[in-house]
Amino acid sequence: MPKVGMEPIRKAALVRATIAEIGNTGSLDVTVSQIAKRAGMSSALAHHYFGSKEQIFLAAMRHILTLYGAEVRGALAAADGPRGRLIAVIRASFSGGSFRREAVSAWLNFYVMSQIKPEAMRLLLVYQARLRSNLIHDLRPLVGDRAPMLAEGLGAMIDGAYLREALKSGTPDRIRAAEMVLDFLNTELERGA
Amino acid sequence: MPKVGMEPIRKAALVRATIAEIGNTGSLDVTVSQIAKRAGMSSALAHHYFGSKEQIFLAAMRHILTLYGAEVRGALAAADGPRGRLIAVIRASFSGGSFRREAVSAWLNFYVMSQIKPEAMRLLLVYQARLRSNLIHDLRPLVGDRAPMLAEGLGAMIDGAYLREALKSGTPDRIRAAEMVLDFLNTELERGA
DNA sequence: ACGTTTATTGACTCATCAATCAAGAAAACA
DNA sequence: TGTTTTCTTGATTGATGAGTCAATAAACGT
Repeated sequence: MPKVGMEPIRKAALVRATIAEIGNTGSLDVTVSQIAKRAGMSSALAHHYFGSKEQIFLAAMRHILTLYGAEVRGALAAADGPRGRLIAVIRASFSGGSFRREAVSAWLNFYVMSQIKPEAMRLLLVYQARLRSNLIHDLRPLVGDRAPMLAEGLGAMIDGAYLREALKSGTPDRIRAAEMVLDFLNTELERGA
Repeated sequence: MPKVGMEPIRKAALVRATIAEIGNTGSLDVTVSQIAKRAGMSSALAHHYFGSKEQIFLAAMRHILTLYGAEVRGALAAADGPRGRLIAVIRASFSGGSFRREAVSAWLNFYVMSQIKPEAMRLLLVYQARLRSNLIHDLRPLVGDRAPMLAEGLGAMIDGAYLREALKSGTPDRIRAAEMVLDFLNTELERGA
């Protein structure tokens, strides 16, 4: 019973299923059939809409990065002053949308993918550049020349927190993860002031 | 012209080739044939000595962790006082042996592997526990109750630095990476004192 | 009513690879 | 010398999975 205008619906379902399946399996060794099955369709249809497995993966990665970007933008809009904005960016990095188990695991695998697929690398570099830019922008008025180095360290700590969550079983503790990073930030700011 | 006593030599060659090949490819999608070829033997021989691809991977992972452990032990032996020991542990984490491009890339892939293979997870948890234990032991006399939280943060930053190096092309800058983490440590210690 | 576009799948192709096996050749041993 | 053990590989098997294709069917336009 074919309906019309299925394309965006199917694509969205496949993207969701891909993230779930990667998070579940814990690796990129996921077959198109598995993804399609979870999304409720045949593997042939998945190929019909995306053309290749790689395109499906890239769409999933874009989706995760888009979610994250929206989260950060929203948090920044509601924040006040450099310090408030820094806190917002860090909190947003550990917000519910991007810090769910499956998303964290998928994220880790996208790092691996970026070592192989240039397009994935590109996407990841965009994310890193945006994070660094955000951090430096608001660190500069507070710590001056130390801003770039601090941004690097905070960025690394955020990524590392993700990495470590990917290993733990059970629900990620996003409050604790955020507090850990904020704690370091506070110490640095006290010193700078 | 078969010689005798080849087993340890072959195994070592395979382990080295595995790390090189994973680092080179940037993923675990490496065939036994590729590894064997780089190690200068047939794939059948690799299976003969290791039994399965998974065992080859695990041996490679053990090797990397052993290298790292030795590096840390050595650095600790030459260090003095809590502060000196902390610096030693951090520096060792970025020492030449474990921070070469191929090793970093392989390391990242072992994280992925640990999501699938329990034995790999076990190995990684041993590494994490040892790092945490080392850090907390020497942080305690300097910062008291904040030690566990700080250790967590430093550990995350170290892992994050690895993660980020895996992406960059070119030789990893181990001095800079170590300085970044040491910088955070210093700030925290100044505050604690 | 009828051709066209969109949706959908089962069946198939083709390549890849882990793992096995039989067999050869050199050393060790009796 | 002959037998056993160690080392080694080419060839083969068996499974798996990405991507293709032909065919079906519903909606849409005319």
